[in-house]
Amino acid sequence: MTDRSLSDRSAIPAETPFVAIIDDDPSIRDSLVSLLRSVGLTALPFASAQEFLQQRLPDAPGCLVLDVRLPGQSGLEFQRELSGTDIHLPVVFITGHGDIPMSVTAMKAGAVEFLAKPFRDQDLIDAVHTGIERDRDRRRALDALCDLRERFRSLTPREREVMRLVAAGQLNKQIAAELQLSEITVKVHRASVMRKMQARSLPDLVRIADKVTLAGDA
Amino acid sequence: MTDRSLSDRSAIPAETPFVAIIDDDPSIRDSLVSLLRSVGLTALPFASAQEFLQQRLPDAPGCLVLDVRLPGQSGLEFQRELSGTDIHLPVVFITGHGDIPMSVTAMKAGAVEFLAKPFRDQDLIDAVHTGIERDRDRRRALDALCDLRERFRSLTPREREVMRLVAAGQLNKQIAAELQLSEITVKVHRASVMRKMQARSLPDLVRIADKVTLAGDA
DNA sequence: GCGGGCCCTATACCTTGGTATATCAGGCCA
DNA sequence: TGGCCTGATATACCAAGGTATAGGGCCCGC
Repeated sequence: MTDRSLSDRSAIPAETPFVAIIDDDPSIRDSLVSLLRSVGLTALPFASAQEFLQQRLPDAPGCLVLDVRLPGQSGLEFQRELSGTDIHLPVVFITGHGDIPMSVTAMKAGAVEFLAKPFRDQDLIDAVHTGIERDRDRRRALDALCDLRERFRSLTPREREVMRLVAAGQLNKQIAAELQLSEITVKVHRASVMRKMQARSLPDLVRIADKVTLAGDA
Repeated sequence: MTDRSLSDRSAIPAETPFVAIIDDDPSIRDSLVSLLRSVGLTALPFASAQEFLQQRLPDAPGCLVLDVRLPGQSGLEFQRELSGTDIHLPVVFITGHGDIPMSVTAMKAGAVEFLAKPFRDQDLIDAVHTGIERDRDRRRALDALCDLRERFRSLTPREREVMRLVAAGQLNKQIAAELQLSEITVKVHRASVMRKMQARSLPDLVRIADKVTLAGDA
């Protein structure tokens, strides 16, 4: 437990996971909050989707507990709407008046769980933990990708072009021909690419290039 | 339409998709079969999971329509059991007595759809087409991977070792040291690897190596 | 026993890649 | 206008990769 210095980035904000709860019934909100707090989780209650969207979320792994029936808009619609934003919290649905098509729609859209009331407390807790774990993995992958993308952004346009062609397996002389450059210039750019991308070998660079360019969305 | 010679492999068996149906009710089986045949699909009816397992399935993209309630064993159990075999057909559930937890379990296990009776014919047809499309993609990916694996199998043990280290980014002289060889021997093996794996460049080989070794299961 | 595949090695030669140093031109901003 | 970054280029040298040819040892199956 003395490895605090290993990773300052993750050590400073402590990465305390949180659970956002959206339900218009105050008594249900309260009971969910106390249930989740009783197992040591940070619970953030909201009465509506709008209220949730106005709040700034912690920069930590989290999970969203969502009532299917919300004022104004259904929880399923809100789930779909969220996927168009940069909020990618795993969703656990709870509902008092659900049916099979609803649950199937929710699960198809990637929900972690769909619980019909009454449900066992432990089932919700398990689902929330699963969601948090899923978000933790997603954030880890995204972090690694962001590092790479930041390095990629630091490349000049020429360097990016050269990197693309190197990763495609072209020889320096072919790259020079394609970009109308001398071979020596290609070598210079290539060296810069290796340095800036922190690639220790060509296979290393190839894998980095594939990660950066294949994962265009996220 | 004159590209018949482009891909003999896929041209010969015609790749006609099929739909396997497991339901113990003969009248339901019959109506499902005629529904699916009416839209041009090959339907294969079975009265039980056992009967299905005894039948040799076509080497084509397919889909499985499964009643949740089966004699002996539930459809959900059978779905889980199938995932332990080499049968990876997408599953569309139908049921007369389903509930939300069942549908959630099915969807978590990767089901394409979960339809409660009565359902619209078109919903089933849509689900089956989705399943077939999913299976087609899976088979395509598997085909490509099998090609690579066959080539990899044709490598001698030494060549495999060299390939691993080359893909890891080691220099020939480092590989030689690690395997207690002379550098020239490494070059010979390396050339064999490139030839046998049909890699046209080092980046090409790196990607092949990653596909072959990362996809250990399937 | 003998061919053949696998493994290892060597010599020789050529191509490709990598690095260092230096120069020059254009654009941008204090 | 002078400094700085980017881009392009050159010379020179060295390291690494690739190919061709040739040969030896080992083991297995015919």
